[in-house]
Amino acid sequence: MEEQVPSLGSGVESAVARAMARVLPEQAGADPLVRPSERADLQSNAALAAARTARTAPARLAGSLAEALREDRTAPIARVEVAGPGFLNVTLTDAALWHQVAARAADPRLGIGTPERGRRTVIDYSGPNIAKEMHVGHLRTTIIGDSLARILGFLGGEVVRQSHVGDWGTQFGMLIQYLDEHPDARWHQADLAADTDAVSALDQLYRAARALFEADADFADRARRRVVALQAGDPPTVATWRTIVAESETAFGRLYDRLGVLLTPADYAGESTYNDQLAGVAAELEAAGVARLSEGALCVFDPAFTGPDGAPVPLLVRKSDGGYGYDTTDLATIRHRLRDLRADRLLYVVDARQSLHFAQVFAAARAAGWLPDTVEAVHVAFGTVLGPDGRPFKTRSGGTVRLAELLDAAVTRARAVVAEKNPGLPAAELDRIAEQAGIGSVKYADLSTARIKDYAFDLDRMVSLSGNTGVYLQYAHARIRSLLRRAAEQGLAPDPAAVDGTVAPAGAERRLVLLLDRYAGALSDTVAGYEPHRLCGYLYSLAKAYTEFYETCPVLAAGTDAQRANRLVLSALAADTLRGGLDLLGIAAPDRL
RNA sequence: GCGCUCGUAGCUCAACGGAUAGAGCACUUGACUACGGAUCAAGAGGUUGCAGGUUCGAGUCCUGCCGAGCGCGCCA
Repeated sequence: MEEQVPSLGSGVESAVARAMARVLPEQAGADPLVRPSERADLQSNAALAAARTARTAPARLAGSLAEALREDRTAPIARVEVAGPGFLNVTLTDAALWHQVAARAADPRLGIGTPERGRRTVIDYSGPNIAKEMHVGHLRTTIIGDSLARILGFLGGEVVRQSHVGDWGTQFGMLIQYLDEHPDARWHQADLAADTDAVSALDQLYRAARALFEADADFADRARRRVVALQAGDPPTVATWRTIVAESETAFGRLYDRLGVLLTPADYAGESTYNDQLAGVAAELEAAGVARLSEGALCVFDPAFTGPDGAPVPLLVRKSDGGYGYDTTDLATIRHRLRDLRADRLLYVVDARQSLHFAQVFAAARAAGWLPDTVEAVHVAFGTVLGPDGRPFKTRSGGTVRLAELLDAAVTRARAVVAEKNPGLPAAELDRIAEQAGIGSVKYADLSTARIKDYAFDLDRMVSLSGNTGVYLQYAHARIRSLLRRAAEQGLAPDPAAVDGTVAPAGAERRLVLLLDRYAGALSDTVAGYEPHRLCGYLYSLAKAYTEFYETCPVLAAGTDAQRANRLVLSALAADTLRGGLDLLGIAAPDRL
């Protein structure tokens, strides 16, 4: 049943390639350079590119290619014209256009193939800190990483999610000691009210512990001893630590559920899971001659990375006190993901400010031989979320903005917008829609700008009903569902088998078909640069193209039965593509809004 | 000092090296007995920071400037 439907673009590519092979055999392997066109269904720029090496005038070569294409009976081409300096403007046959619509609509995957099949990608994202509330700084890694994981998985790839949870460090000695001395403190989820959670309680207790640590030297001593006990595996200390971790992970899970993020406890691979590998990592690097001792610390010096004094900046594999920092744990993740998880590709969805760190870590891992040239390791870097003042987003008092309250604010705003426009909604449905629209707004706003850039968090723009927003896409989808419901009331259902290839599509209809056929291309563009905003841009143009179609092409009141049958299938395919695309962004597509 | 990233319409942002640089917001004008007007159409708005270079063709690639942000030994 599931069947890949090659795009019309790829069909034209092969046709141009065949034409090239006939007209210019020595450049048979050249890129056909087939692109969407404003002046035709598709265009090929192959003649322009090939003319120089062929020592031919581009227009002349284009003419020869056009002639060859006209003789190609297997190509889905109705007309080829040479334009400008040598562009090939291609018009497709109506039958080919409708065939794509019917074939995609008939397939549960909309004819999208599985180009990622056989490739295993380990993707590192989210990575919240145990006993600390998730804040705005976790928003982008969580949302971008989850979307990439969904897309790679949909394209047939094997995806291993890894959340590098901050579950280890000296701060836990402080917290555990404080909890031990304050047995009355309530932080287990079972002891808390439903509207709060363990991680929120633990975060507050940690702040209290920190304050005490700085004010009370005796407590500080006891806290330090507790760190040693934790590292030594002291059973009661470890038991408390485990409970803290478990309670925190449960709380993260609740937030992930709300956000529509796929991470599960099985995906948590915290820093502590690498503890017993760190000495081995250091030893291997030293034995391989990649790392050497400097001022008591084991370091990797790479002349490619220099500091203010012009000397190489070290990667700290082992600190002079014998401890290990995040340089080492990140090196350990690479070794583990290659050796044990057998990754074919590594993605680290981490703040752009860590770019030097990852460049160093990747270089060291390559030098150590852990990371072969055949395996791509990518720092999927993203910019900072800014506040209205253009500075990193903080609360008015300068504190971090909790993710939960950010989402609450968006949902509240979305509820007001929906309630105003649709006053008749029952309260329960309003709640559900406000949640989906509000969460979707935040996620879409984050995903829809180029990830490397900073962006300003602006709720008013995010929940806007027009423009490139999540709500607009949700609305476009809901309106098509509404149309299909109305059709169903009249006993009309979209039937791909009933699509009539002899119907001449109207202009807006034709543009919509062509765009729908580019879905796979949009996904591969998105994966090529690990840039979800490309998928967003595609879906936005699709929503606009459907609206234009909707305005000018009556569906239920179409001129002929054949036209109506075709438009019903076209509408269903547009709705399914919007919903599928939104799902790959991790955004809900409700049937009503 | 060195390195990374960014600079596109008044604002927020797009644009696999392709033709006349596109959207949204805001602004102007027009269209509602309407398959959801929560919409659409049209108009106006640009020396793509500056200067060179590569190319048949540059917002895109290269070099140098200018401006902004970020980063650069034992925090993560």
